Amino acid sequence: MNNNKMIYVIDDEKDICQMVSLELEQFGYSVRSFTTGAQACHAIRTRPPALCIIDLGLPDMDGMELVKQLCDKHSVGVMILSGRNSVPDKVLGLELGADDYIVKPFIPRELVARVNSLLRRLENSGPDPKTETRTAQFANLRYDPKTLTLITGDGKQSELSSAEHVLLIRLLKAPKTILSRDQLMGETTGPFDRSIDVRMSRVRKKIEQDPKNPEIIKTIYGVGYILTTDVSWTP
Amino acid sequence: MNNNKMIYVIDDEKDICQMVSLELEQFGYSVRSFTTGAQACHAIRTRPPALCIIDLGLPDMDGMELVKQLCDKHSVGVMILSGRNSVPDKVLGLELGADDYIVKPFIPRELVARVNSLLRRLENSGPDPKTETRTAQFANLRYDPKTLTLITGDGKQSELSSAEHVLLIRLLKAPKTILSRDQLMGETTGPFDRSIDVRMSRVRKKIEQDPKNPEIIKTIYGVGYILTTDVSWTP
DNA sequence: ACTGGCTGTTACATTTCGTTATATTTCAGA
DNA sequence: TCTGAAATATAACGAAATGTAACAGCCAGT
Repeated sequence: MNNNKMIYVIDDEKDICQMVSLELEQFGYSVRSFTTGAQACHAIRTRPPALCIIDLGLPDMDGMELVKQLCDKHSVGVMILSGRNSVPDKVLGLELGADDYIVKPFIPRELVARVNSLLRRLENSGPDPKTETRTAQFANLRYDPKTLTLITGDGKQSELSSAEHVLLIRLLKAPKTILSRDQLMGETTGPFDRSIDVRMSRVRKKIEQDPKNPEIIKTIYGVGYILTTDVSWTP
Repeated sequence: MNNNKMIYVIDDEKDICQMVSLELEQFGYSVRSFTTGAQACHAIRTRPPALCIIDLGLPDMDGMELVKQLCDKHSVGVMILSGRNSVPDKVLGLELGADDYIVKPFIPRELVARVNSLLRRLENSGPDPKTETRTAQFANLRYDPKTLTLITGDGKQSELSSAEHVLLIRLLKAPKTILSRDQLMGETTGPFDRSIDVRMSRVRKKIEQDPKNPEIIKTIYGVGYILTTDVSWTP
């Protein structure tokens, strides 16, 4: 069982969070728990998960409101976990956009089965939320991820290969932050690998004015790389 | 509420069929009922619905077997309606591919809410059969699946073959999402095949302005292909 | 049988990308 | 400051992935 999908559990009762996490992790999922809506919101924006399991009775915000927000962005799956077994509540939650509504107390194994079912359905559905479609502007360059096209300040165009694209996107998503080689590689390829250096060299050759003295992407000796400029995204 | 989607209800108890049908029809769905698995199978092959609601206790065949068959061609949604409230049954049904499992007795209004929720998810999903009838607009092109006709921005027309059609439709149904060769192939043909590349080449020749430098369909090396544009569907 | 269109296969050209080898840079310690 | 080991840069190479023209089989309609 090598799912590896990210699931967020949002419930103010720590017991529930723990129980759900343990069960899901046994089936190969990566789980993070949150006990307040605010924390969850922030995390969802930063690293959107494949699925959110939400308790309606949160201390700091209306659970329904959170559900609605999530469902409007249409890509992340939403399961409601509630102590209230009333039909109007269920109907409201589901019509608001939730994909399932489970009443407490529930059987952990059934929850897992429903999670599996939903993720299976989500898999071949909707645009991939990870694919960035806005254009990035940085250091008198413009990069359009839709077409993998880079436009320099003086109008020259060049195309990035898909591996170069992934690397550049990771940097653009975390400007002015040191990223280790592992972080830049993601889940691909083995532990000892110098290929990242070569990739970086190829990216630099396309984005730097003088690739021998890189300004935009600096090397942090012994640690990783950093994108030194600000980035603004235009739709 | 003008859904107009086709739903099949398969249950040997006529009362249940009638109740479910009435309720769903009030919400604008087209419903057909079947009291035996054989009838349903035939109808599903002839006119595949958007969703099947299946009672497990059918007189002439094992309900689970029917569920499994349906789910294998995973374009049609499957809801199980069962009198058995046991966790193993639920888990089995859901793992087999069902999208929901509802225990009798149930509240009709909740059933409708769950149907709405599921169909919403299914809407932009699934390797469609040939059933798409709306016209797709993307990248100053218009494609009419009914006639397999492509119209370019400057008025030129061309026709796609049916294999090209399937490929293009799969891409249009999942814009901005990387699709693997397997996903694009669907259930057809053998494991290692280069035919998809050739098909893609032929599609590109028709939709791209400069097929040597494709803009609309990009290749993701080692992974698959991606449609880079937005798509809007007009009836 | 003949024809024309569709489709998969094959063969070869091209691109991508990781590996290797070598040059260069960094930095701790003398 | 100097020195050497470790880290990084990148050119060059080759294996694998992809693009596509050309060919061959199949099928429906004549």
